[in-house]
Amino acid sequence: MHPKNLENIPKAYSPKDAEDKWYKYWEDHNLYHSEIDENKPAYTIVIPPPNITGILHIGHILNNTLQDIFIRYKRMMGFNACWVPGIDHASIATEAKVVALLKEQHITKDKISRDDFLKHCYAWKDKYGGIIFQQLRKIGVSCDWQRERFTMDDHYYKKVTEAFVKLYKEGLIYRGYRMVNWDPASKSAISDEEVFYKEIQGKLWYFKYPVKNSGEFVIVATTRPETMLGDTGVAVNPEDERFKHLVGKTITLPIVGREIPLFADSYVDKEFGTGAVKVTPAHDVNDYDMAHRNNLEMINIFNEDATTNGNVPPEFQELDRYLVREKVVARMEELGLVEKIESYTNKVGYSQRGNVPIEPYLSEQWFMKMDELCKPALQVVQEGRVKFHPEHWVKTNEHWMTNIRDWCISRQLWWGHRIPVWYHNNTKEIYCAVTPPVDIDSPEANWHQDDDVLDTWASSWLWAQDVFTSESDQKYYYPTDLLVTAPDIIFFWVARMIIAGMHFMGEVPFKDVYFTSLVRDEKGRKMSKSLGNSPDPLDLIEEYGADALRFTMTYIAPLGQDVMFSSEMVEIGRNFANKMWNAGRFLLMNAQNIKIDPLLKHKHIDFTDKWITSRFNKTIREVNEALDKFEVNAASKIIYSYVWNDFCDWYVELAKNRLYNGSDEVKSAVLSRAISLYEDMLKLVHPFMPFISEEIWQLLDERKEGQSISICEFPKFDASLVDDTAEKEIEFVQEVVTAIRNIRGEMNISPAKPINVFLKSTAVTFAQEKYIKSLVRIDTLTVDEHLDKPKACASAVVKGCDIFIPLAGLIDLKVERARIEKEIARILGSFNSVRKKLENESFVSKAPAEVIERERMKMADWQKALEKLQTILDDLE
RNA sequence: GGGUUCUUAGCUCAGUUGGCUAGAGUGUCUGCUUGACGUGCAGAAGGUCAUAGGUUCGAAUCCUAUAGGACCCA
Repeated sequence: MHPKNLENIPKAYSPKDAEDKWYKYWEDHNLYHSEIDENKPAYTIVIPPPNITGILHIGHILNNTLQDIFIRYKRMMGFNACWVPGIDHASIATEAKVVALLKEQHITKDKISRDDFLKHCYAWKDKYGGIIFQQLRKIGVSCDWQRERFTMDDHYYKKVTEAFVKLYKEGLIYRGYRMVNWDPASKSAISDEEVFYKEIQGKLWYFKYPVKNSGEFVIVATTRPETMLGDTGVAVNPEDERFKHLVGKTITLPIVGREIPLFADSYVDKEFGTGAVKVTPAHDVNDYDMAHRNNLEMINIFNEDATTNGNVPPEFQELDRYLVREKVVARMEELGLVEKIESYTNKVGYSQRGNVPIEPYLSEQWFMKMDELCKPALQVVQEGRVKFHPEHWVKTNEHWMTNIRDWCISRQLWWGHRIPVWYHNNTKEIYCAVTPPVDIDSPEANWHQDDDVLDTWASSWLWAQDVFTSESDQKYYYPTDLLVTAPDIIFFWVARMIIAGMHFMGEVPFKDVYFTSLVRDEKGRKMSKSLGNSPDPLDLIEEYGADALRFTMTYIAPLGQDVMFSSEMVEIGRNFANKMWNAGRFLLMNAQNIKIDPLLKHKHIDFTDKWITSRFNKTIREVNEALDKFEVNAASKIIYSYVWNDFCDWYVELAKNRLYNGSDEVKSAVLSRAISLYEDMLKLVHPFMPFISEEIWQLLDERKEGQSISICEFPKFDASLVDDTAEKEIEFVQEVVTAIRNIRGEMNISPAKPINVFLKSTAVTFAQEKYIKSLVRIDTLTVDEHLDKPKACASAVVKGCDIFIPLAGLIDLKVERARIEKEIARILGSFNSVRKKLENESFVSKAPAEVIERERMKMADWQKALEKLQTILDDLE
């Protein structure tokens, strides 16, 4: 090993140069490209494809860091790791952006051809689609960029079409005139999942509807007065005594003059409003169902943009729905038919994309039958063939899968996978196939294709299976191993990918799903663009470094819980990176003067070496266990603690003794071993902090071009290196050292002032003495089992060993007495609680023997310590 | 309204099947130009584990209720 010759290693780690340099190096050497290798097991992750309209936010950092950790870890573990990146065409979102862009140029969709519009979309994709991947490179993702996919690639497009055709032929896709969620902004249907509900401070209007030939009125309450223009009935609950005499009568709809029935339906809630509800079958889901049960007419009163159409009286036509609302209310007031108006909070469905209230709307759409498709998909999750982490999402999935309605998959848009259905112009015959009907008896001119495209999720549900473009790839890499995603797309994507996997492949799409934490700001609010509370990850990388950001995210984000994030938290990662950097700096600086000799690595071993090796091996085991359980957060804490506490705080400090005082050979052995341990530690850290680990690893030795820590073997746990004896020996040293430091601190003795220390003990080894001396500034250290307590000294008791520090002239008896009393009180508290336990007969008779034994040992130890401390205290009087 | 989940130190969080004196980081206080690191080192203070019951020899951990928060679905 020949550490590089370094003139000046900077005191602080500077991420900027290292990050760009090593990312380029990894890409140039194509280190993360995967090809089929039958001698190696595959470990596969498909990236949740970002939208081509997407920009990098803090959630992406967490999500992609987690994926990168697993893919790097498995790669180092010897798997053929393959992380497939890609991007989603995001039909509705992209189309909205392109429409807006064209609007600036005063172009509307109806002025240009479908092909021209698609050209604009592709131009958008070329311009913006790659940005997010450039940004992701900044955090070090080890994706296989040669496998980058797009949901509109020819191969993928064909697969989406094939899936549609197959389902159509199986009778699982049908066309129907149904009530759908209509987005008036994009003028398209959307699925149930694309609707979100907002609480709106609105009003409840009470209208008087006259009952024909009776002089009576029925009062109906509504939150949407404008829809009364489409009313075709009034409903009451059949049990409602107040209206029994009116059921079957006719109502003359005010303004419109239409005669509509008053009927009974058990759907109506007697308690809501007046107990009578107006029924608008074409514009309300519940009314639609009631209309079916009661054979009501359905009158559609809206155009596609939610302006009124010709089915309403002329003066109300072609107006926006909210303007109509005002006009209807005004007219009703003129007619004296408004009973009262109350303020009312209700939940209004909004389009996730357009962010406008959706309109329940009758239209001809394509639907997918979900019942049968869900069954196997639900089963594999219930059985654990797909495991969710955290597990509780299984229930959420179950609830959705068992309450699902048919999926509206057609969208009245141009950007996306066009529905592979052709209609014959004359016969109206339907032709569904992957290719147009040119080669059947009718010439092409007689057919026209369905204008609509598919819901984006009806393409991305094939992601896990069809990013692999050859059969052999698909066979080798599918099913994939892990999916990492935010829980908000569990229905949109995760559940549907499982459905698709089971239906088309007969196999689960992935074995494990990791649902990431939701990142919130320091006030607990969701990070969002509109609140402006989401820091730009690129700024954070610029300020703190990518590794710092990555590490901080995993350090603070536990599995299954939201995480509070603020920019200052990235200091955790930055400081940690700097700590590692400086430990490396220390070793490299010593290597300028001390010869590194790998042959000496196993010579001159003492208990400190055995201890750190033991600790390191246990750390490997703990990290393996944590990652196997997807507890990334725990793994990062284990690593943090090993690096900082064990390696830096104690091991490096212990090593200094021999590094400064040993013979040349001892120095050489100690440093060679330390650097080797440090290198192994870097490998442990690499999946979490790829850049800094690579940077230092490359400095530790002359590396060949193309070598990288990222393709080294991950350290392996070796049970034979676990050494409990050495750990106990170090523990004793640590406790003695801490006790002495404590006395120094509490007695306000300058660390520079040398002191003398007496240890009354039988079992302190010479080596332990040596290290104790070097870790606290001690002039003389006297160890003797028959020691008399010196006069005027500070004392402590550790593991049955008395520590005396004579402090003639320095000691304040009052302070010392307070110290000892505090210590007695602390131990006495514990002692008493254990004593009570042991005096309790039912504890002694019912608790397991080893628990009782442990308690007895504890009590004996504390009793001894208490006696000693009491003697010390008495001496002080 | 239904479901899921959470409440532990000033703050952010650990605490695996109930059993060592409930831990860490950060903040606070004290001291430190100790030959890697002040993005640091050493030491200290700080918790009736949301509340009330229950199960148990034993509860932060299991059960029930209450209060408060978050998310999802309707």
